[in-house]
Amino acid sequence: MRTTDLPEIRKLDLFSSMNENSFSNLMNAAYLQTFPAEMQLIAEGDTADFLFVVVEGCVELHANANGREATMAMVRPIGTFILAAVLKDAVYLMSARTGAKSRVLMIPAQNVREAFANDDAFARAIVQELANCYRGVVKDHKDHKLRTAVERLANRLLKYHADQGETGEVQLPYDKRTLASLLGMTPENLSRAFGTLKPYGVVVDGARVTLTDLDGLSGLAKPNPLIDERKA
Amino acid sequence: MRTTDLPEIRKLDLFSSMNENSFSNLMNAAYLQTFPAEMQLIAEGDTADFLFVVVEGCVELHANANGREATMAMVRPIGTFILAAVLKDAVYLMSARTGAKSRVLMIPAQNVREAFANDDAFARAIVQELANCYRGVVKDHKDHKLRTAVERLANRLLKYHADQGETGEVQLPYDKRTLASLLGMTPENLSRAFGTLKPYGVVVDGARVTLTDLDGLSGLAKPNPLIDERKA
DNA sequence: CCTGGAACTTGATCTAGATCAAGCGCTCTC
DNA sequence: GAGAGCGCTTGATCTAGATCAAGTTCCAGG
Repeated sequence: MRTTDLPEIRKLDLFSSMNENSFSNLMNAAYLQTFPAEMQLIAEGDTADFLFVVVEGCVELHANANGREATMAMVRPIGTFILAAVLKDAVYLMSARTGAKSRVLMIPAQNVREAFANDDAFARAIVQELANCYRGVVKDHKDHKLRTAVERLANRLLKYHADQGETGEVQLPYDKRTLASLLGMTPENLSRAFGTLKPYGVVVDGARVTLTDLDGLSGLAKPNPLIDERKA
Repeated sequence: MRTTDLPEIRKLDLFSSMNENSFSNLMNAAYLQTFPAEMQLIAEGDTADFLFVVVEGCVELHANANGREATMAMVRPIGTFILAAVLKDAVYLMSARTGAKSRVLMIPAQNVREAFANDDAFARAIVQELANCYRGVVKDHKDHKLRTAVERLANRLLKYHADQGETGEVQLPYDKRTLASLLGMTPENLSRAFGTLKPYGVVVDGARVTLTDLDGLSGLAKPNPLIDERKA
């Protein structure tokens, strides 16, 4: 455990309110590991042995069935994943692989459950974290059930734009293959969707996208805080 | 509050471990109401004033955007809904309406949050409930991203079959319009999907469906515990 | 009984998106 | 600097599912 990371992790909502003793117990049991890109961390169906915290890099959560694969979510620093499986002592529902070289904190599930049982503040922080995760997936699900592929892309661009400081320019955070899967379409279709958005001022140059007509794009996207707002 | 309902509610995982005092405080503040079918209980975007428990009947959770509507889930006795919004003191992400005449327990959000703050056992029970809800939505989301409409229907039939005691006969719990929306398709398409399943031994007669070739149907459906198993 | 309407089915057509198949333009290696 | 290979685009076709438009069945109310 690199001591410079500790304060960062301690500051997470999930850990900030727990008592010092529980926290240091957790951290003493934990491993901080660096993984290369495209490294499989867990597979769906495995029993939940660790809670993961992405400290640096990024991790892709994906799922497989019937020979198909879908990206379910991307986790960026500093974020946790598969908390629910750890608490229920159940199997993972999603697989995880690094999307880039990443530093990941691995906390043994047993220790997490002990801290949950002994530290009331931690138990309450977990509720808030789980409630956020739950609402996040509900929003994703609404996004897919209520919008077309082009609408999903338009809203995603607007979200990245807001995240990156409203400069009129957006840097796509993942390669287009991954972005396509995350948005629930094929790479070919993502290309075509970008084409469809051209009349709305969307100019693509590799991973850099320029938005020249935000009003027009918003008119098409019809962003909805009950789907797009991460904190709501 | 009808006293005969109290033991039933107390037995729910969510309430069974909380201390007697917190529980009676909650119940004293709560209203048990009977609503007719098709009654709108809450609308997405409203602030979360109550936690709901369906005691009898059934409640449909749905969402709207861009002029489209989708059924997100059905809640049957005894189940709760919109716990996450109540705990976060946030707005509802989904609307709710009764699917039939229903008795519903409404617990003021403020009281739920107080009990959460004061009763450690309740806080921990909430974690388990939220983790279950979270994993439920993840499974729904996987169902939609990884399966075709016919596969979703086939798996749904197998699930109802298992729930109803493996008798070779299944009673559809909702009308076909609602079932179609829940499965993410139009009513017309649900009819056609039933037609597609005829060669797999699926015989439809109104709301009663007979399954004469379970192996064949399973071969097509490829049920997956990481999507279909409710408790996993 | 008749009648109106809702729930569902069936058929015809349309469309979003997938799939298949080249092709282009990088970067990386040699 | 040539070639291999990957990421991406573009075009042609195909398919799942939506939409539109009649029917049919069945039940409720007069």
